[in-house]
Amino acid sequence: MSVNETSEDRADALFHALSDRTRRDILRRVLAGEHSVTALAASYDMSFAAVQKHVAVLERAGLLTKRRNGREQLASGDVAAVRSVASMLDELEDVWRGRIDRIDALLTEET
Amino acid sequence: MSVNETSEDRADALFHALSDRTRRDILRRVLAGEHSVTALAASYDMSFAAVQKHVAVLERAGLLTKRRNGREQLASGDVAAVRSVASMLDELEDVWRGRIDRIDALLTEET
DNA sequence: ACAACATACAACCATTTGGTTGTATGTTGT
DNA sequence: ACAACATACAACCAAATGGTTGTATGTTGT
Repeated sequence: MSVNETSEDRADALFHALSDRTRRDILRRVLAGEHSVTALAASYDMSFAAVQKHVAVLERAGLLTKRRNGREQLASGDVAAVRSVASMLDELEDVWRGRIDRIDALLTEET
Repeated sequence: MSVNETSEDRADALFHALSDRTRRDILRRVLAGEHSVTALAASYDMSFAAVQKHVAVLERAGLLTKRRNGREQLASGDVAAVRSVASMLDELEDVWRGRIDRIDALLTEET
């Protein structure tokens, strides 16, 4: 092994969640303020269920959280998760700069 | 429309390229220094063709470039592309801060 | 109580993805 | 010249993705 396994799982989930433009758009909305799933769904030309699944993907990745308010689920974006993605990119930039002490710790050593 | 269409295509490609751990690992290697496709392939427990496809995905996303050297293709990571992803995340953080002037310009106005 | 609303989730489908093997093409060193 | 090497790419396959419709469950206001 090398690169902490669960952290790679997190990275997979985060980048995958961000790889869809509808999900990025939803994320922008919920970072700007709370929105119910229904309110979000109203913004897109697709079924409620499709939007709800996108919200679920973002939630599983930790990019948004939901809280119940009566019969609504209010979703808010988690800026800390966004920052954690940014720091993964910073790490990549550090690799480029040659600034990583133990670069082999970041690279998969198959053998 | 809203959010520049081609820039969304770029974002799709970049985040998708980053959403696979093998590709992130390849990107780390080529950010640290040039590597031939064969050298990269030697590091993973999968076929040469599989690794070559991962390299192609990274290349299409603009995260790496190749230059020919004799019979080898040497791949190097493009740190500017990594930074462009970082700035997309910064923009998300700006949305969260409420710092975006015309927030509606960033959000899809379907109607 | 109950109709309308908000959400969740299952089942299904077409397309994409990540892998495979096989084949073709270009480059090099002897 | 030619064998070995480096790469590219097509064809194929199973699994995952992004969408659909339909159904079930909880919540609210009258």
